[in-house]
Amino acid sequence: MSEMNIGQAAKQSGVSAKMIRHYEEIGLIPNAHRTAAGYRVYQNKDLHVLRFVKQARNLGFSIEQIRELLNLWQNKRRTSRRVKALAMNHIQDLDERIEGLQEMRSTIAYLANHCHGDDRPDCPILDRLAST
Amino acid sequence: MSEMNIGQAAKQSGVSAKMIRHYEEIGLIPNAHRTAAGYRVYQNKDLHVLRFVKQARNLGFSIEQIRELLNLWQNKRRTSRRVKALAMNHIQDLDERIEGLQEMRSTIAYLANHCHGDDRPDCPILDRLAST
DNA sequence: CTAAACCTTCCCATCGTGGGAAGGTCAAGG
DNA sequence: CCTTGACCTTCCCACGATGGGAAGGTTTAG
Repeated sequence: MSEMNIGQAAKQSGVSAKMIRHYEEIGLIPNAHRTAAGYRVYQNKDLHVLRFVKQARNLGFSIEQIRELLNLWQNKRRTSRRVKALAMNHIQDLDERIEGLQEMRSTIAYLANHCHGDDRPDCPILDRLAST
Repeated sequence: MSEMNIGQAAKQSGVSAKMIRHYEEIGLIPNAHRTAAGYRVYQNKDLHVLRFVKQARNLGFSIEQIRELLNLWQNKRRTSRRVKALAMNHIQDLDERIEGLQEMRSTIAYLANHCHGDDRPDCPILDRLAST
């Protein structure tokens, strides 16, 4: 079962057929081989690449970061320094996003906590949004 | 200074002129009055609406949620119950997003922690992405 | 009267993903 | 041999929220 169509490759990799085509189009992954009829054909090593991309997406890396990660992965003379730097960069991004969301969360939680949540119309949440 | 153009309204509200037009187009805010020449004109009460939207965006509410919040705000017969429910819903969303990001963060941090980050090519981060 | 600083609408881009149409291909079964 | 259904192809459109920029009209200060 080493040769398969895009549907099988999608199932085996967890990347939708739609996205596989998209990744190919933007040059994230190499152009797939084609049958005489124009069908894309995938082999095991293509699956490895697709799974790599999938894993990286699951960890929140952007397409551009994955592009670099793929390059590093395929470059035998890479330094782990560069990989780690990229990862630390991503951690930094995540930390900022997490902090932003947590700030929102705590503000809203505070306001909701002071909201009766009953039939009365008075509401500190609306008051806050309307303030200033 | 009660009548102003969109540029002033943008400055006073913190919402860009671009976004004010956009909010108007999607019906989030009412159509602005126009001068004979077609310029949008804003008054103080329009600024209040814009600031309300801005505050809500700052707290991460989606446009559709803000649409509801604006309705509730302008409805004297609202119940604080509905406002609070909407807010709790948003907190739930935020919690899920935060948790997702934190999972990513901790996985990457763990991997990076075990990565030498030196001249050698071996790297648990790449290994993990390539696994399965 | 001119130049700068506004304003208008319209289209395009982002980022990652999905939906769906119109049409070609392939394999199984009558 | 032909049909049917399950694939595949490309192409265009959509989301959500925002920004960029072009082409053209208006207003205001000098």
